[in-house]
Amino acid sequence: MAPPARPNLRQIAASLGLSVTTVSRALKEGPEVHPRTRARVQQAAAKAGYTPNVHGLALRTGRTRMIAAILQLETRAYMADLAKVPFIEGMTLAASENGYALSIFSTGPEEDQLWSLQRLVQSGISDGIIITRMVAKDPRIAFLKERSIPFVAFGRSETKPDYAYVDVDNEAMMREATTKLVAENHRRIALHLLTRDDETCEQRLRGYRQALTKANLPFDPVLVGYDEFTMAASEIFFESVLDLPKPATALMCSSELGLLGAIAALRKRGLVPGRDVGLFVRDNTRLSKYLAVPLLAHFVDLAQAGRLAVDALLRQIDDPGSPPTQIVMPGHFERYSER
Amino acid sequence: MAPPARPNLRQIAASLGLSVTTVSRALKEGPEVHPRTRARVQQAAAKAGYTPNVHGLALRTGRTRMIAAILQLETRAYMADLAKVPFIEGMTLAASENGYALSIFSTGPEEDQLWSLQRLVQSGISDGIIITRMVAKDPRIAFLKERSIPFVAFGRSETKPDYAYVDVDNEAMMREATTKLVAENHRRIALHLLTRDDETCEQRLRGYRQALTKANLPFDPVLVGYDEFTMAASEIFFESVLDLPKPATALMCSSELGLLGAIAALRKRGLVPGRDVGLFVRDNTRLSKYLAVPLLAHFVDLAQAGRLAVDALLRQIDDPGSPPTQIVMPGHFERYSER
DNA sequence: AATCAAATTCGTATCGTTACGATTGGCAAA
DNA sequence: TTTGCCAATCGTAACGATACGAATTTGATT
Repeated sequence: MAPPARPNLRQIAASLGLSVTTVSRALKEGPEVHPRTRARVQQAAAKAGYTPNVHGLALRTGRTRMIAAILQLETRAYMADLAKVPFIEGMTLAASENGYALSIFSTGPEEDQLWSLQRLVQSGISDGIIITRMVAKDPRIAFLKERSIPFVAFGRSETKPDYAYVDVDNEAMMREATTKLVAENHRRIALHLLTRDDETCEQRLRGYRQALTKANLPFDPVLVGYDEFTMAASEIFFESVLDLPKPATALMCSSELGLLGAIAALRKRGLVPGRDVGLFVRDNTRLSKYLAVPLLAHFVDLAQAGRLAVDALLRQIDDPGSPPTQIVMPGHFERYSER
Repeated sequence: MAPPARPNLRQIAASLGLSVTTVSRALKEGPEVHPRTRARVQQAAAKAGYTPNVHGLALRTGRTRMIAAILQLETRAYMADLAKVPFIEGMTLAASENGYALSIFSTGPEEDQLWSLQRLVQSGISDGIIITRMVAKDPRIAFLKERSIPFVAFGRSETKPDYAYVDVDNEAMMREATTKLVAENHRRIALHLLTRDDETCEQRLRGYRQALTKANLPFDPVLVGYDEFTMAASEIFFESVLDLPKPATALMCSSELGLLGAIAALRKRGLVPGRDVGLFVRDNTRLSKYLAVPLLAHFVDLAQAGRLAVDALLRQIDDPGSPPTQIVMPGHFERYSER
């Protein structure tokens, strides 16, 4: 009645009149088994649909063939951070292509990041960890290093980190984007960032200021807003800079959702987005392209970033001594038009 | 030098002068340990930061305390299906609250769904599985049932399934939405669906047709489009129905992205979205609300759906004999305005 | 003090796998 | 035939946890 249980080494060994040890060796390409025996074993294993039991293997070898990623939830559960989707997809695909499973753990927005990480490490569930949303002095780095746990960061916590990371060159992106806007004669450029201690935002702010300095333009703190990750927050901030005595003439958004907020703020004032006021957006999903608003966009392939992060992690797991992979993702500017 | 390795039962037992068995029992609230001993053990375990090793536990009990979810990737890697984010977040939170880890597996858009499922089941990695994107006669159901593997479907493959599911009442949603549009004097209502064999789309089409029949309106196949999940596809379809000799006067979108396509199509023709042409959207992330376009929206809390799916799965794992949980998520209509 | 049952605690086997040392068999050389 | 060596295979222990039956302690009763 019941379908055959998952075959294990013992069953295969019994069916072939061999010992478990030999079967185990034969499946593992070791040099110590007679080629004839190896062929027999591999054939039998394939026929029985044998796959090693992850837990037995993990218990014995200490390797689980699982990797984990920790993501941080948004404040509003229903509010999608669009960038997550391609990133997750890239990671899962790369993991499964390499015979690994990817577990995703979410932490609440207010939860202590170090503590969640400790719990995850403690459970011993994974061979390595991908952490995201780096902050300036990130305590998680020291924690993982102390315990020699393979990890890859999505983002950097410092300018010259000595650990593996995949990051986007936010600084250069903002420097170039700001320079491009300046070249279009914008002199008051508003910038909307996320929470203050996020390192990504610091990088962006640096790039922005570098461009201003280079163009001999003053830095006006009023034009920079730190806020949460929603359209509403973005809209409120951009409204404030549009209503200044000397209003902003260009708006720089951190994400597609921020762009929607900016567009709403403009329309509310009868301003035509992208024509009356310049727009820049960091686009992760091409959503911005379909808004039929002329703007400057910077696109980064986050699915690829996810793949690269997993690759870097697996490399570290396989060879703990190897130098940490450090990748800064290339992105490119595009000018979306009205069509 | 090296920080203390992960403590195990043996170490704790040794430090207390107890046997491993007793320590194991004491941590498990069984009735057989002296309260004094239990207190000592629990205190020592807490102090040592003990958490059970997942693999040892899994090997012995056959239970892994992991659940898996299979999601299907979109055709375009960078194109986000927004609904996934809250769903994933709801699942991970509910899982971790119950001491479970959630593994996410993605299958390519063209990959055979049954085969991916087989691989996942084969690996024996999880105690239960959440499957999504049900098709009309879904072979995965029989596969999982045969092997008595606990599972919950997000969506239904039939009208009266005998397995656990969490679904949205797409049929009622579309029936009511269509009825509302008819009440606003729309007579030619266009409907954009996804791929043809997706059961969700069938449900929506049924609701749409029911409303038309009830209102004595003819069903015009030209007004129904099946297409992929992008703004571009949506835009093309809605353009086609706007350019008919007898054009559509209301557009029904399957998702936020579809709505963006619809709006683009309208603007291109100089039509004011929501005023010149009626709009309906199934909104999963409140994104539609911030477009400042007057429209009829139906909002479903997918984060909650994710939680419920996990709850249902855990119930089934804990008590395999219990009747399968069947939940149809409530949603509600909202009228978003221009503000 | 002796007895007995109940309350606690302990010891051993086991899940599936691999590491490592021990054992077997075959074959060539003496 | 005996010896020695190498190739091939085997047996046992171990990873960390729990189940189950056995052993010990406790405490009340005679």
